[in-house]
Amino acid sequence: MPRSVKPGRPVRGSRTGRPVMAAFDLLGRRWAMRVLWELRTGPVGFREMQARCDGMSSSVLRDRFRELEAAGLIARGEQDGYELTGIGRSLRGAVEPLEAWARLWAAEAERRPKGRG
Amino acid sequence: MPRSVKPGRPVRGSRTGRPVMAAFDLLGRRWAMRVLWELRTGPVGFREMQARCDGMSSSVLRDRFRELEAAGLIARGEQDGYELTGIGRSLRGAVEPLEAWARLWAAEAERRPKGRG
DNA sequence: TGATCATGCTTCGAAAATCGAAGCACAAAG
DNA sequence: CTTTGTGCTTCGATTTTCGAAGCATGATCA
Repeated sequence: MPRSVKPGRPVRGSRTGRPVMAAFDLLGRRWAMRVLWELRTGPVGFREMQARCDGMSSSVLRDRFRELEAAGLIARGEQDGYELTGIGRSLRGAVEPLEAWARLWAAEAERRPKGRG
Repeated sequence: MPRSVKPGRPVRGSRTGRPVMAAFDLLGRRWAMRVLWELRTGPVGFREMQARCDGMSSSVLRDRFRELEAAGLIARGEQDGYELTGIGRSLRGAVEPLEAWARLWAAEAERRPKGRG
């Protein structure tokens, strides 16, 4: 498993510990944003998350769960699965503009289809 | 090199082609967000980008440049290096909330320092 | 001319991350 | 006892990333 990521200490790709660099490191790992995104509506269990993410590897899902938990973004739910923490939920608001942007990007790609294939 | 990513067609981890999934795929690759972030203030050349990203691998930088170019987010500058396209610049606005969130996360991690490695 | 320097790559073997099928321990239900 | 479902864990195979080295080109200097 890759080492844990927290703001304020060196991360992959930056020795400054600048918060946004830590975010880039943590969120720039395969499935990380996707997992958080799937938790936006409530707790999701291990196997269900795997299914939602098109059958992602269980070993990677375990790594992501642990990393995101160590980072304080998710926690084991009261009853079942994992859920977003307070700071994790606040990330939702930060990712929403990304969704809006993605739709814009899609529209732009429609208009400018060179290299489709 | 991984295959190119565009909204509206299947990507790693999703067959729906939903725009945000394509964004997760493209931006969830190592250095992708960082490279875009480094371009926020203007064009950056190959070797300078490598230096800014703490000496990232040249082969990966080449892949990221090509992928982001194929996705329409960056383009070769008039004079030098690569620069953000219109849609690429609009991504800046979508990433700014992420930066703000990262600062919040950092503050939260200060307050809740358990597991500080 | 030709030597030096910087840039934008390209190559390729090694290391790390990810995949994916299989299996394990446990609990609840039948 | 068997079955079903869950949350993992293991481990060999594949993919991605790393990183040092090299190459081609153009500008500058001698």
